[in-house]
Amino acid sequence: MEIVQFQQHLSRQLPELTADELAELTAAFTLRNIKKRQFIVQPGFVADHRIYVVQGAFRAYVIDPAGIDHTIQFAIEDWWITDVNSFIYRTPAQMFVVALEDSTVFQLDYATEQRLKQTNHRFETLFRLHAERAAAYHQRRLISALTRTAEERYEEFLAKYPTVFQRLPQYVIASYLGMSKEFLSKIRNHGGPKKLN
Amino acid sequence: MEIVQFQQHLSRQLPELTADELAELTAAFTLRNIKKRQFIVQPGFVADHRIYVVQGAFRAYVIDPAGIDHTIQFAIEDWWITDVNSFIYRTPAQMFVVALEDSTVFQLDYATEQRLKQTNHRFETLFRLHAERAAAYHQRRLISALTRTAEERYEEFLAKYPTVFQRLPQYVIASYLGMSKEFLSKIRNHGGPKKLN
DNA sequence: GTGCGAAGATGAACTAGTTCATCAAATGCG
DNA sequence: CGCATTTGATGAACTAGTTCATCTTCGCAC
Repeated sequence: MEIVQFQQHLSRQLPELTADELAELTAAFTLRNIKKRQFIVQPGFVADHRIYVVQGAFRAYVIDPAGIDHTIQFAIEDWWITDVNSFIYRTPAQMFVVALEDSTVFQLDYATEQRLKQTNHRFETLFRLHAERAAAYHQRRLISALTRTAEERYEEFLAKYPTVFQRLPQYVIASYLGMSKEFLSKIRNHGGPKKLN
Repeated sequence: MEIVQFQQHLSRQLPELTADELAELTAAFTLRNIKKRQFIVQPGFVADHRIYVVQGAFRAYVIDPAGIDHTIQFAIEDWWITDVNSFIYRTPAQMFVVALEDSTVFQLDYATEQRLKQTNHRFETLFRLHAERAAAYHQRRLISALTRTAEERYEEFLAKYPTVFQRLPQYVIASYLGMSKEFLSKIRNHGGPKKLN
């Protein structure tokens, strides 16, 4: 069942968690089904939940003044997603987070998370680890955006997430990689000798 | 003295800290003077310290295959700096972190930080907050890099860090903003009616 | 002081990536 | 099924930003 997958995931994050703690932790989350194209975060509203994806796919994106959307993060099974800025500072979100497929998630609301962290040192540790990894992830992404050409970012993506590529529409990947969808299409077809479909 | 400033900073981060805790925490750090141009992190070596800047300025940067450097982060008084990826995953750093001025810092080594976090729930909370804010910072920076033009990023920087601009050489700011130093120079002189010196 | 390296300004030529427009194929859905 | 919407390919014209090269200015070392 979903809860087993989720507890295994949490156990991998922090092996010290006891069975009781895993049970308490997961009980604090709500299992929820989300339909394709449904939004779980929208600009103007505070992102009140942290989401763990059991099954499905999401993307978080912003729309710039010119109306172009930019994917900040995506998430498939076993990943987490929310608008961090909005969630931690309790300010209105700048992002959209939308389901790309019919999905199943565990969600945790802000107040419950605070309670968990206060009552158990190890829960605090779990969220600290989570935040550190998120910081490292965003920093790696920033480095990639600043130091690599469009084609290099595409190759890097293919190497890192080979399965994700088939699964998401190309315009989502283009907007994640910081290039126009037309250019991604050109890279894929002409670009270099490599032409994995 | 430096330690007062540092304790005030920590108190602002987490007001619940008692005087005893502040004392214990700051005692775990080492006060250190660092000369201009000295490196505190270098590629190939694990970043073993987290640095709080008491006085001075630093920048963290990577060098791409073409030899161009890209500033990932800078830090002046009351900011923190290290190579997060290297520090938390204990892998060789990809970055340089260098002093831009003669500086004074408090540094905390990895093992001591682990001990602090284990022994006191509130210290764990402090580092959790720190990591969350770092994640949010890097995410905002990524959004800016993806959604704004060079000129907009420059204006944003001016608005956000007006004092920093005078203090750092222009090529550092250009590499932080993700543009060539020549282009930053052109923006500053021709760009728009605004021409703050 | 003067000589020299580092920082900034400026222009001309160039290019990586965008925009716009059209066409083709795939997918969903009533 | 069959139509409509979404997704992807491709080419031509364009532009934001780069690269390279030259010149000036400024700080500071001896």
